Amino acid sequence: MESVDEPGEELDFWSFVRLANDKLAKEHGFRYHLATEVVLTLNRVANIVTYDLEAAVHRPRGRSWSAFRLLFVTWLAGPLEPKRAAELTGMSRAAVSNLVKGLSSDGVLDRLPGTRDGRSVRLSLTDKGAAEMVELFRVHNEREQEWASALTDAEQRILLMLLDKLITNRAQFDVRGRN
Amino acid sequence: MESVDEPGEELDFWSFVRLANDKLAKEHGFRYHLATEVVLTLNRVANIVTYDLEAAVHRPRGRSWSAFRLLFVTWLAGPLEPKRAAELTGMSRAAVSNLVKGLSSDGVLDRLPGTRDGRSVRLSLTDKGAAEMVELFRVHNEREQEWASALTDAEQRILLMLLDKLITNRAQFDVRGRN
DNA sequence: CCAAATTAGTTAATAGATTAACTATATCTG
DNA sequence: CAGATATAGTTAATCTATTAACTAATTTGG
Repeated sequence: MESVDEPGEELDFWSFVRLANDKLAKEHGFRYHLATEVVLTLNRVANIVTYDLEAAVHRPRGRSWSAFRLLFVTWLAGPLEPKRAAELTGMSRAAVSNLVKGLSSDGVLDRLPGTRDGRSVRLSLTDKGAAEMVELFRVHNEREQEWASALTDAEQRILLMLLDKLITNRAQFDVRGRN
Repeated sequence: MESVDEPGEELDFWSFVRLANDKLAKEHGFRYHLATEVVLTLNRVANIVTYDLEAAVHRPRGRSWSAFRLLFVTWLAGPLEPKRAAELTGMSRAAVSNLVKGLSSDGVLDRLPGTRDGRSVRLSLTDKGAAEMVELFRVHNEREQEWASALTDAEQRILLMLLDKLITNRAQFDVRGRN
């Protein structure tokens, strides 16, 4: 048993979640402790996996997680406009603009004026960039597989279905997204 | 059908994931596309939910997402040391140290020398901080529930189980975490 | 029992991302 | 078609978080 004065002494994140649920329900009378647990856990898992991929795969090869995401969408969905790249990666247009500076001076990304609109820009990978992505993604994908292989294929599909369902519902209320 | 030259024209994130899987498998011969989809989706969902909670609940009340997380663990697991707060929230010790400055000057957090060790510090909420958390968490919890209610209780439990399983596996390989 | 190594916490330097403001182009409408 | 409005992209200011370096206290082991 934990002492009452020192509830934190043996906690890791997972036992904290249990403690939190307990206190929220019993001491504070909050009702939606399952929702709290879902949000806490979702965040935690996503952060751990992302941090690991960035630290194990991308930083050692000189790329940030954000740079990887931008290269990834440009690789597979490019050529594309910065605005769309921002939507697909979930970052701001300003972040894309700043990343493009570095990546094009590294010679992995091309930034050309768009054809159908005097304001627009088209981002695409250079040959060097495409070659880098093939190699980078090979390592990234191996690491993703190490993570995902904790679950069976069927479980991964269920997880995807549940995450899809969670996010699809957001049309129903006024979700705050980025500009 | 999409044109080959302009694959990005009608894409949102979800159709991008399908396109990405297709190209990764067919054009590049990558094997673990289900793993890729799991990682992409996990990240995306977590980011959307977090961004919404921060924008709808915390920023309007003058708190960042990080500040909320620190107050939350201090509220439920406190008093506790900064090092443990960093572990429970998943942020660096330096981030905790910086947040503590602001929150204690706002009068919601107390920072007292620890008893059993000359280096240690104990963080706890002030009465004002505890009152703020009760109100803040009430709103936060309502919003969490709006999100989570896209799933039935049973589905939420399955999601938690799968996320737990995913993360529990990490002992099996050399996962990179924060200091 | 003291020197070396470790640990808690803070500070410094830097990097990265956000919002807001700004420029230039495009579209809408009266 | 002219003025107002909206949109794409960049830039500026700010904020936040990170890693690394540092201080101080504690523990370890020869």
